[in-house]
Amino acid sequence: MSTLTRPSLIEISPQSVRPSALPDHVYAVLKQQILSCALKPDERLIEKKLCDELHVSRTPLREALNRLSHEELLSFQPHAGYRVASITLSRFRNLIELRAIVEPQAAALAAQRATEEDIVELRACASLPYDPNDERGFVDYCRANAKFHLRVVRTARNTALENIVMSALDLYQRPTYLKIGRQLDPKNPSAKHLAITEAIASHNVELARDIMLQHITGGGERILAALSAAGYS
Amino acid sequence: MSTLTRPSLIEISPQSVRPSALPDHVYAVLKQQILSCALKPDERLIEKKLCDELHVSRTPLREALNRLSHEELLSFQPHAGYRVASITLSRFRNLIELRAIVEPQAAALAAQRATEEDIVELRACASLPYDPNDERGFVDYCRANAKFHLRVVRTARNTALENIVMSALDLYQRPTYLKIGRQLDPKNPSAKHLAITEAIASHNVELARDIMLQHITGGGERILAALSAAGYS
DNA sequence: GATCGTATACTTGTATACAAGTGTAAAATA
DNA sequence: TATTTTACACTTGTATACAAGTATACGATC
Repeated sequence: MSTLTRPSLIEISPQSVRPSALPDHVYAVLKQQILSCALKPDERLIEKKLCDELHVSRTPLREALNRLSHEELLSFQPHAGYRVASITLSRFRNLIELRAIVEPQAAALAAQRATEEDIVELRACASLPYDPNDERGFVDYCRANAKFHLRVVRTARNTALENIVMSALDLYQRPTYLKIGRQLDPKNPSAKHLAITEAIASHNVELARDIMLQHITGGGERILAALSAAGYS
Repeated sequence: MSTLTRPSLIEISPQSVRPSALPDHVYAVLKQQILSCALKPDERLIEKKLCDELHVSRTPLREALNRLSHEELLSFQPHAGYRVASITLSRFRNLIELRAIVEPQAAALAAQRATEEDIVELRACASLPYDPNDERGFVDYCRANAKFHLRVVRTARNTALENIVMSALDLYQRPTYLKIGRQLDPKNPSAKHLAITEAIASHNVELARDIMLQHITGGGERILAALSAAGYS
């Protein structure tokens, strides 16, 4: 095959990906397309077609597909191939429940373990660019939001926890791109993040946990309501 | 290749595995060998060798390796291949922390959602076969233990949660096979399980959560102490 | 004797050919 | 016309050949 130049992708999730190789490239491109709904939920993926589009053979492609299905971004049936994971209310309910369990505790640990550097970086990504009228703006807002949540769990210093939250946040992105659930926190959307940051900065464990829980369940209810209104079951 | 008859493996974790195919078979065999330390921590895996042993070609083998590394049972470096994941104190600390976050909350949800059938099945697997002198017995004991924990989280009716606990429990198995950390709860080892079961049966949310937390941190400290004593860092 | 460079064997990375299974559309029958 | 059957195109599953990269051992040099 031709030695493909790799378009420098905007980092999808700040996962320390292993030195680039074809499967990584394919993985990154497909993940991006799935999360942004360029590949639509339930869409069937034909290996040959993807190979042609991405200029790789089936071997690295299949490795990427395999990984994506493990992260539940794709569903798989033997001899019937891969489909883009469907969006269902119950899966989102599960996801929100998971986040509501993990992230408040991660915030609590973060409040115990935050260094000066953590606090500086948290403050830097706590306030979000907010322009509800701008299409592009909302997507950016959501990415920045995910970045903050990731930075919090990173402060908890537990990679197992980090991976779980990372994966959950990824799965959370798709409704945004379908223009579903774009209602923000009625108050200033950065307020909660700033409050969480300051709770962590002052090592107030209980407070960090409480605000995070409130933040996630609040946002979760808005998404569930929006999905429900959009006809998802 | 020859149409290999698949030795009916003892179910490793009651994951609803997709209809059998070569990669699934290879995955199951390797996972079993890793968890039981038949493949030792840090051991390098040579694809060709595994192919010969398992009578499959590299394609399905590599798919299995890929999955296993995604579950952190293997580590991977490009062009340098796969190694069995090493056992380190810090990884176990992370794992215990994770379990201490997720499982108590799962127990709480279980207490809210348990049906009659759940309670019957929980009672059935709460009391464990216990014979500390028997080599084989201890391994069985640990499997039965994992099965109970899995049954609890299954009662929480959240597959995302279930997958996380399943994966964590798998990673927990190896010290046992290395004869590390075989100290049991000083009291009757089934006592905690029975207490958790009855808390769930009586839908006592707080109690279920509290006992589970106590149970996990207790067991966790014993494992960490044992690993530390065995020289792991 | 120690260290560096190089050649070679070995391992992994990728592409592709072929086998096996699935779904669909056309044709035959009720 | 509706339904079943059958054949064919298509897709995925597996094996394997070849390319590219890595590590080790051997020899040359200091």
